[in-house]
Amino acid sequence: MIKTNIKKYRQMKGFTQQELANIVNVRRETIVFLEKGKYNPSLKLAMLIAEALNTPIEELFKLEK
Amino acid sequence: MIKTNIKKYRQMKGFTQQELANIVNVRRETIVFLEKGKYNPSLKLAMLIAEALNTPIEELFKLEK
DNA sequence: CACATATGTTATATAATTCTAACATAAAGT
DNA sequence: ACTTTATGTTAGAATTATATAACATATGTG
Repeated sequence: MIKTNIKKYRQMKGFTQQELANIVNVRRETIVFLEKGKYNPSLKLAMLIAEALNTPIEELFKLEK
Repeated sequence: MIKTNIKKYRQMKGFTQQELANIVNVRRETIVFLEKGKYNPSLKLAMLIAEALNTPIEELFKLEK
């Protein structure tokens, strides 16, 4: 399982889900599902989001055993 | 596209592809394909590999525009 | 040479992510 | 009350990662 705090950092940047989705070229629903932890993103998408939110990947996503 | 140097760090740790595959619970072929850049791993797998190789994700994988 | 080990390749199947579209809800403003 | 905006949800299709198995090659070692 992967725990994320995309939502927190997205809101700190003042982005809506749609805006973030546009920046990283995915659908808004994808952002919703990610924020809800409903699936693990591809590394590429995770990196794009981390870049968009100016946040290190390790801070955005945490691996739970 | 994602550029990786899993192979370099795997060899520095003295792991075979099979050993690394066992540690992160994937097939050896998956490691082969990752090392060859044939697909982008899931974030979870990327994190497991980074942990197994004691290497930060950002050092193991680089996003090319 | 024969054998073992590590690596690479290919084809097909399964599982998960992501897309797409549609609808629902809640909050905020007019 | 109406409209807009942001967020959440659901279902099915499309795409991609990963599994599985089989075979190929290279290298080293007896």
